[in-house]
Amino acid sequence: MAATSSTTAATLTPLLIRLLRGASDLASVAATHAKLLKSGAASAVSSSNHIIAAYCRCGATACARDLFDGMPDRDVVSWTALMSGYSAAGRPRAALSLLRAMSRTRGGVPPNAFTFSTAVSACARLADAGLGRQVHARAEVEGYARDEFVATALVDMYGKAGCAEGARAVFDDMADPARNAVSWGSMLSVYAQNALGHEAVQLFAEFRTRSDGMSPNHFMLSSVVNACAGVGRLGVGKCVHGTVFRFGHECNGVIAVALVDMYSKCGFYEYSRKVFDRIEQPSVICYTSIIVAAAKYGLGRSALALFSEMIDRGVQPNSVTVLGVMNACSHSGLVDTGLHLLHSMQSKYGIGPCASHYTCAVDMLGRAGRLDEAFELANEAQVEGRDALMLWSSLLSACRIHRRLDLATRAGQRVSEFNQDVAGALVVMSNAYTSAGQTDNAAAVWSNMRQRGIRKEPGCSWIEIKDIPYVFYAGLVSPAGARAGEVMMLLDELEAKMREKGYKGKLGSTRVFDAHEEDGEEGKGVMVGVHSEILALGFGLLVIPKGMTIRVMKNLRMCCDCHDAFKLISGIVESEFVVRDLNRFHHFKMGSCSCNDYW
DNA sequence: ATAGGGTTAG
Repeated sequence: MAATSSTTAATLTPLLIRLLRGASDLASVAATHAKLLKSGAASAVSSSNHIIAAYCRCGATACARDLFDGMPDRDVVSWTALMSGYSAAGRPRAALSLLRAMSRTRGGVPPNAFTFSTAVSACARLADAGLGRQVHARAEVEGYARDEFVATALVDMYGKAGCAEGARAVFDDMADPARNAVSWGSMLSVYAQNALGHEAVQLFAEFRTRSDGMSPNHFMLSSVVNACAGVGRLGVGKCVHGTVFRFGHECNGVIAVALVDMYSKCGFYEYSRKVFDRIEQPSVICYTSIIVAAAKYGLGRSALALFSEMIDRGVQPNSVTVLGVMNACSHSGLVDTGLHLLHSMQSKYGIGPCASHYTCAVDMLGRAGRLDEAFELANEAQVEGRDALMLWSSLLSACRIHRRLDLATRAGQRVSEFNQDVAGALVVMSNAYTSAGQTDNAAAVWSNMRQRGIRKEPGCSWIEIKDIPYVFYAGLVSPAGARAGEVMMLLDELEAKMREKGYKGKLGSTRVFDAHEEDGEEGKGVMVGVHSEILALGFGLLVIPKGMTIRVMKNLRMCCDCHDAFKLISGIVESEFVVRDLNRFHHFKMGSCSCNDYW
């Protein structure tokens, strides 16, 4: 009897294990688990490990845990498989407590490289560099920190936690044989994710010269293309597009999306369109990225046409797609179309509006000056937490633009209730007071910010000349070779000509500001030089041949004063300017802008 | 049996 049973188990086990590997649903894993128990083979540690892994693969971590808890003996695989299951199921903290538990258990199992890379990736999910550093230290002590998998996971973890230098330190510490395609790709994506495009481009160049014979794969290429999108460096982006082509990756869906996105963020919607038109079966994400591109360029009608084309082709939109279309409406003044979409998205496409859709709609009404409706919607919308903060901040900006101090105070009140570091909103509030002549109140906002130690991200603009980016900060004409004196002289001349056309502001360095977005340093009164985009434009006018379009990138939203100034200057010097700000593109030509002042 | 990288938004 015993002999029969063990023979059965021996012949049956490999078959059942194979069944487990292929199983993707809980029912079949549980059924196979039952058969293994019946055959008597389930008691072996390795069989149990297979079952744990299978349960985890279909998300049944509770079943995996029950089995794990009942095991008389566990090895490192049992622990690691369960850890990985928790992490994948979105419970990274539970995964990390297993790491602590495994060393405390009697006859404890020491972690191996698999365990550490799993633990590190759990920290990455939490985007917690503090926890990550602790695990890193333990891996270092146990001698696993330079394992290629552990080190690559560490690069990713530091990057996701926003610490690109930490990631780079690990990467630099890796021995050359350990540095493989994945680790290069991870490092590149860290730069892309942290908006360090210049560093990514530099690292990619290093890869091309150093790793002889290794071709870039689609992971690396999409990261580099993304990084180019982030800094708007068309020159490099085109170059990488060439590389994509040479290595035969132009058909990869993810890269195509990255290219569409890159060209649109560099201000070349036509190129985006060309890449998009070559995609045979565009996915939702492809459609979404081209719709978002059209939105950024204020091409609301094109966005709507693309949306209906996609619906006709049977491609199901998702929440982001609808948001993109609404954004396009918002940037083109198609307010009622956008509102209709908000109200019909649930019934037509089965997508319930979430916080971002409400924020977009409120913003859209606000831009159009329909502030009372905007307030009504903002009060009705079921939005909480950080999302609500964004919603009320955008409404506050709209109140400031339309010079409705009464409503601005109400929105400002809601914003301040969150009691968070909302530098942007506070500056807008202060500007609203200044515009209304209430300089005391404006100054009070500033001193309150100073007391609480709130600082705003400094505004900067940059311009690419012969593949070299020149970066400008407000009030500082500093980039090497930027010819500060000449720029200021040119701006003075321009200002004089603008005055003839009725301009009342000031461009020059003696300008006393109405507490602007970028002058975070000084207190009341606020004496600052010039906004960074004006400096970049001045420099561009000096060095770029007349008749060529000047392209300026900016890390914040353009303010209305600079927007007015750019319009006027485009008429005076008879040149075209393209400004990419945080949200969208502005194409200035003959005294007006493509955004028709919707932005 | 357990481990590492890329896509759409603001």
